[in-house]
Amino acid sequence: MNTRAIFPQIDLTIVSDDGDDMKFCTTCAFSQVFLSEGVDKSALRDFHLLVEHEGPFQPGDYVFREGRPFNAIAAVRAGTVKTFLVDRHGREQVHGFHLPGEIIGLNAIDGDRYPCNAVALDTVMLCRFSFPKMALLASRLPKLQQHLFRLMSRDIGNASMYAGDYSADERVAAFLLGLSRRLAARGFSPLRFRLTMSRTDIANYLRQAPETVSRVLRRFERDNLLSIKRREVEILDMSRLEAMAASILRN
Amino acid sequence: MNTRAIFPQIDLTIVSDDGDDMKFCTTCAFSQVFLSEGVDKSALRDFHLLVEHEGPFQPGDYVFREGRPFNAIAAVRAGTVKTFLVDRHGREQVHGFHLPGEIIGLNAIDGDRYPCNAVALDTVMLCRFSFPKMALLASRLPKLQQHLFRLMSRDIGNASMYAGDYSADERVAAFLLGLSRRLAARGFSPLRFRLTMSRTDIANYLRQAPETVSRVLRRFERDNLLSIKRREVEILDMSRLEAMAASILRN
DNA sequence: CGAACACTTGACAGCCCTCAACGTGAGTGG
DNA sequence: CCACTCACGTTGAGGGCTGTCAAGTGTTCG
Repeated sequence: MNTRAIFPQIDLTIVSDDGDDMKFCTTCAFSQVFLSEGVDKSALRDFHLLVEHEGPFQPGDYVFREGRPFNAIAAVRAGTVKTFLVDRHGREQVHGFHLPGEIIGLNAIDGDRYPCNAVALDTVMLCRFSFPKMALLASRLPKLQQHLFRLMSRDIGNASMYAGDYSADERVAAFLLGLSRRLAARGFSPLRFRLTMSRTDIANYLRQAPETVSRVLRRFERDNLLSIKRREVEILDMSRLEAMAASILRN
Repeated sequence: MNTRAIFPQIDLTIVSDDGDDMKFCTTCAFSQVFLSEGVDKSALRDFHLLVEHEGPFQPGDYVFREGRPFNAIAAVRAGTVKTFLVDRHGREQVHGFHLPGEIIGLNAIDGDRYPCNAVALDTVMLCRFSFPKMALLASRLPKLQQHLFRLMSRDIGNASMYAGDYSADERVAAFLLGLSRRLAARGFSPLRFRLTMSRTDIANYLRQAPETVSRVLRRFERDNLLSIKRREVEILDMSRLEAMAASILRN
């Protein structure tokens, strides 16, 4: 039923129809750079030359591994990518879940190596961008450079989002609401969606025990905030959820 | 005695001595860009045109405020800057402490407004860089562009450093060791230094109660890890401190 | 010298983690 | 079709880390 949420927007939209095959994934994180005025067609051609479609990755497949040399960032085209570290006690520290249209690998530029692992949670399609080539093109295209700066700036903010000492309830509420909003921004229902990650993944992301996540979700359900069966979520009371998440999401 | 740590490197080093006054602060975060080969002198002149020295700020002075329009990033030239948010309960959420040579404001590029406050903890001197001008120059100077990418990439990593569910001991150890290393990188003693922030600031940074920070520090002292009188720190057993902080600093 | 502030120390409680057991759904092979 | 397996999720009991509250000490500065 809701498996459509797992395979979003593989469709391509024709941006330029003058005979060549310049296309963008509908959610491409860079499309807006080229849709604006003042960007010539040759730049768009150069951009497509540095894109490398990759996938499908199956659940559990590594997109990149901690310590491997960095050479490319990637845009998620379909599916969900989990980035994480494993501490010496063998426990996962999940950095984030990355949906279609989002960029992974920006934290690897400094250090020239990937500082974390990235695995597919479901069937994942990617667009890889050689970063040296991307930077070169950005020198010629101020809009692209600005866009990269913005993407990285946004990641700084996202990375510290859950840094505060929030309660378990606030964390879970913010996680669900954040997911809801990101899905909505990509054209999916903000009220009904399927979690692509396990309770344990969520717990490792929110720095909690899996049991705590489970308990909070069940309590949310008892309080008629939402309905959740296995990984199918339906949000029933958006405004109360927003109130709980307000401290973390800041609006 | 150790007040020298509060007024580091206001000295200027002459980079170009051909008659003009092109100078760098010794710890300038951008000096290395221009010290490398292949960068012409006109670029250096352009760079100096977009620098605006600012300060001194007195303790408690705001460098910028949450919500204000973003137009410039800044390099700390002297002193310590604290960046933070205030939640609706009125409690501070400290994002970081920024020492000489470090850049603040990179998280404001996306959104065009400063997402947090920045105040001086002691006497602070800054170099402000108009970001639009900086980006323009970066288009001409690949080295500068790459440097900005690296600085922002590093901030992504730093922002998630304390995100894990670490113990109070690990957090305090990592905080002290991180400070020690950053001071050492700027030519100060890694073994003896003065904290420029209060226990409460440290606590709000590490997401703990001030009482917890105080207790941990006293226990560290009893265990002969360090000696601390008010804000004067002396590290006595670096290797044990490193062992405690290893999970967070990842070496 | 007194007030304000920062820091310390102690007692207590609460949130959440740990440990353990059980339930549930999906896939497999007989 | 059903029993089995296995991973995942749920639920309960108990304890520990650390936050909260409170009081005391020390330092700075007017």
